[in-house]
Amino acid sequence: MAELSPRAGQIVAAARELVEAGGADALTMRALAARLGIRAPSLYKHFPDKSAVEAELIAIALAELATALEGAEHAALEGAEHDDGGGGLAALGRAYRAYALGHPHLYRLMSAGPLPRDLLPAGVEERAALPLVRIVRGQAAARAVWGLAHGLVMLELDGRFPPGADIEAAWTAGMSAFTTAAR
Amino acid sequence: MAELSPRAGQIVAAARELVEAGGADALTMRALAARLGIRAPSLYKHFPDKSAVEAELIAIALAELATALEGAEHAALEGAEHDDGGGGLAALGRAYRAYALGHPHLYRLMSAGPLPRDLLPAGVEERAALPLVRIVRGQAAARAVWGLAHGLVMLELDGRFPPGADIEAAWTAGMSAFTTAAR
DNA sequence: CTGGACAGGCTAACGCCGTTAGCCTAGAGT
DNA sequence: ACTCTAGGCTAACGGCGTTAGCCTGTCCAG
Repeated sequence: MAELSPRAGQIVAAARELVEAGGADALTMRALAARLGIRAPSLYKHFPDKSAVEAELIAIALAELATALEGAEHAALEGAEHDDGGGGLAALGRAYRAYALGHPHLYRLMSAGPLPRDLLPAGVEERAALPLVRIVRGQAAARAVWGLAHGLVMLELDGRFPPGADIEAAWTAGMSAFTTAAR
Repeated sequence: MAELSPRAGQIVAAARELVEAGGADALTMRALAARLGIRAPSLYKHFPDKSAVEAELIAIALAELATALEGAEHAALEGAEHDDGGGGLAALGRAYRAYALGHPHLYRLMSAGPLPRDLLPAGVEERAALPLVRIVRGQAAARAVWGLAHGLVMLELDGRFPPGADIEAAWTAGMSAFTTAAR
């Protein structure tokens, strides 16, 4: 979105720290300002409102997730000789889950409610989706896998699985259902 | 959950109306009180705090979802002769999606963040999960299907699929991946 | 060298939120 | 007749996002 000024970049960085440390609720205009040594109203010299700051965070997270998925896709193609049987799909799944678990609050922010598409740089959403589309045969199946990954991550982040649940096994079962089904 | 008093029941009913009409954000202690013709502080004579009211809504939604899934399971067993090929699983998926789309705000409330398990009647969570466990072979696969359903619903509710996307097809692809994989 | 524009701070305040303290009143039970 | 209690009430607190309006420093044009 239109290149941030240096100061705006600092604000977004501070916002990210707040979110990663304490979740979306910890991102408060007053807290954000305090972290930068200023007062809340001054933030409005740099962003029209709080949602604009959040949108920047979402754009960053989306881009990082896209990069992670592209990396997994690439690695799977390189080392295809010792493929684990999951096609690149298992690797993609692992990368997706790893990013979400590595940045749980950011992932939640990114996935909470409708995307503010008008505040996002064009293409970043597609970029995150592309590796999946490339590796799964058929649009419908790709969307199902997307839903599967998103759902498993959300259930895990929300602690909805029983305490000792083997979540890894659920991922394996899910991903392999799609790879075997596609052959 | 200790049986609600009649007045508490009215409060929960009003809360449900607010949520179903305007989403979780519309559920405000002041708005809730206003709908009942009283003032916000009076609500605290009936519930310790807002989250207790929300927990009641979550319990209701969970029980309704469980009932819907049980109904689909039952219907699938009855009319097994004209099975559509999805095993009962496709029917379960349709019931899950139908409930979520029929009560989007309630579904979101139910799925937003960790479950307040200590405020929920015992067993209601398990009850919602059971039909799925009964129909899917293997715990890991059942959890994957759960994730798939939850993920697809959330993506749809959040408008994350492209405008004309054939979401029905994604469900079919997803559910059939698990039924064919299980055989 | 002076003057104006402007970037980027500030305080005060508004209306919302959840929540608490403390009061009052109507009716039920002894 | 007295007390207890259920269930209202008002006033208020601190926190939220946000707005209006002010002030100060820096930089550039005349």
